Amino acid sequence: MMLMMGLEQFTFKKLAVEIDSAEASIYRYFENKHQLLLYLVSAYWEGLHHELDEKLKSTKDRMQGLDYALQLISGVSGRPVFMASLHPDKLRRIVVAESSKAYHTVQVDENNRKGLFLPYKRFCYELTELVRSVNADYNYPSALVSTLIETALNERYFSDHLPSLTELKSGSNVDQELYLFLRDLCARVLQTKLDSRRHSSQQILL
Amino acid sequence: MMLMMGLEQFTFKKLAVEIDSAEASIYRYFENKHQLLLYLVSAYWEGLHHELDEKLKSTKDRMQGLDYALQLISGVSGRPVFMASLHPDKLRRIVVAESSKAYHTVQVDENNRKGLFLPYKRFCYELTELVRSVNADYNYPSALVSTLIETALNERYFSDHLPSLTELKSGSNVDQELYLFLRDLCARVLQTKLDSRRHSSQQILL
DNA sequence: GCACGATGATAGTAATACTATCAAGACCTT
DNA sequence: AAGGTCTTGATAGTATTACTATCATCGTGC
Repeated sequence: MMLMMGLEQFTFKKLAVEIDSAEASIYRYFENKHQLLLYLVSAYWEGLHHELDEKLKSTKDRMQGLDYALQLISGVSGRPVFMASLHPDKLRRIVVAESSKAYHTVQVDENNRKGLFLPYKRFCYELTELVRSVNADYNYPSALVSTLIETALNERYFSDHLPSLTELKSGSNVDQELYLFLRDLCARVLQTKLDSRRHSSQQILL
Repeated sequence: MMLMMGLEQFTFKKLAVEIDSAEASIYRYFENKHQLLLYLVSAYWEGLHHELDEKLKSTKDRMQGLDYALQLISGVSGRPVFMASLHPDKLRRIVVAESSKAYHTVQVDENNRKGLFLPYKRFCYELTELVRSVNADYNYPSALVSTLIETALNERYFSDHLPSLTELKSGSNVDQELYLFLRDLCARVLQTKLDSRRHSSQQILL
């Protein structure tokens, strides 16, 4: 429902009608709509974090780890993502469309103090460590990571709604294109080839 | 008022009380709160666009033009920005905190068709042309530009509210640090030194 | 002195975001 | 099997929000 009608139009009342319950009952589970959004967004980042940890257990190569992280945030990682019994694909689309509203509020600082952004921050921190492993001399690992993550969401949204702002063409393989863009960006910034599969010419990066 | 209480808490009713008018009177000027936001955000991008055009008239060097554009979006450009008699500094803070809500709605496509995002898109397009001038071989000029612009807003917001996500330290010269980060990012991606003033060591980029 | 266009004031509505209260059922103990 | 408690649901109500409709006023040009 949230995906279809957007966060603004989505209400607990409508949800209650849909699931044949009462508005007040929903409030027992979630303080308000914003807390529900926070829960969904956190579930998403926890899910990605879990997937990344699994990968890092089986791979010691930090470069490959970072590459996999970019696949995760691009939505092209092979195996289905574990995330609290929620549909990964729909959850990702909600995050793409609404997650910025999770922290663009007057209560950011209060919510941050309460630890409500910890899953997101922990995932960022793990990526930052990977960036540091790949290039210890780069001065802005944290800023690069938050940029990559936010860019993954933004560019994906732009490709669907403001296509003139990006080269990524909305279609069946946007996510793949997004991944290639992020990998290219990351590789240029960190001045490394990000994965073993070498690309012979620039055309592949198109 | 919008800056102080945030877009959600800000209402036309409160504004009417503040300026000693009536709620319905405000509706004569702006269809609704969202249209007001759209107006403010557009005024901001129009203002930056105007400043950039002024600069490009006096400078033929596209590299310096791009550098100036980065100064503009970082908020470190010397002269005060012309923007429809609005206080540039407050306007920028509103844009940093709220602009993502301007297009993260169910009505994006409709608003986009109506041309409500044109000022933003035109500014992006002008930057994209600068990027192309500086490096014609780079495959993602549009995506890079939207990334730089959104990153300028995001990282600025993070430095104030989620500081662990960025190296930029909230303080008197955040904007300067932001500018250095964006210039470094842009230079690495486009594989060029962005301005004439060469920096002798990496410390300066910190 | 009058017409009119722009603005303001008053009042009202539907929907939203809650809150309070009470009732029903599950289950746990003795 | 009776009693108590804990969880969940249903009902009803409130303050606020986001508008809309209608009427009054005021300055301006002619």
